Amino acid sequence: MAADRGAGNSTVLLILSVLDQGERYGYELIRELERRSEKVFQFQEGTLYPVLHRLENQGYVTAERKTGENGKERRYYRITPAGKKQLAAERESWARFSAAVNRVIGGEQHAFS
Amino acid sequence: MAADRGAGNSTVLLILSVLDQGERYGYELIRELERRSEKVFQFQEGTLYPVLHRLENQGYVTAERKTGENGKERRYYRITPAGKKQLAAERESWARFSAAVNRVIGGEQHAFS
DNA sequence: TTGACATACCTAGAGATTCTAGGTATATTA
DNA sequence: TAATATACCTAGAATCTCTAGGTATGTCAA
Repeated sequence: MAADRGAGNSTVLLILSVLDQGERYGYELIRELERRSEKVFQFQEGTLYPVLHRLENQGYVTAERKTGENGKERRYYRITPAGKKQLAAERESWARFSAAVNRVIGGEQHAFS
Repeated sequence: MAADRGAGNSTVLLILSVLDQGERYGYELIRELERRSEKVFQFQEGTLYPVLHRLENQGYVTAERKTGENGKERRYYRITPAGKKQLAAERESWARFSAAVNRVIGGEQHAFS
């Protein structure tokens, strides 16, 4: 709805938040987001991989192909300084958005760090 | 991201929330959402009107054409019982979604009514 | 009275995002 | 050896929002 880009790209917020805690590979991200959200987020691979590629093109993450401890090839993603900046912006955006929704629907109001 | 339809349709939640407090016409909804969200939501007419028509087709709202006190033709929308049910579901969905985002990004956790 | 502006509605087409539904390949386990 | 989990990928469909127009009326100032 303009003005802020709203939710919609909460996907990027979620991915960068996890990567901010350390490198991850795509498949791992999907399972970790499912676990940490208690099944609320169940990203499809067809959703996640294209987003990761886009983030790489935008310079928010870098990728490195490595063989995991189980012998399988994986692409590990790390957040870049530009990605950290973007993450801060998205956190701010989410805080504003969710507070606004809560104001409109009459829910309680909160401050996020 | 499936499992819940996530944010995305927060537009419907917002519209039904306002209509739950009384009938409104489209143009009025845009300005009221802008005001109540403190400028965070700035819906375009090209976004809002098609959504209202969809809600009408789905039976969540009814519309009635009336001439306003300023002499202009307006379409007033009212929420239906089915719309109230849908609103309750969307509130629940939003509560789950926003709590999950906050868990993942490390923000505080809240309970919504 | 004429022009500008706000009100009030509408739609077609473009753009962005996510899902569906496939595909490939390797390692483990039955 | 067959099934399953891991791990990556993409094309096309579906959905939603935005852009960018359009129409029409009422008010107010020049």
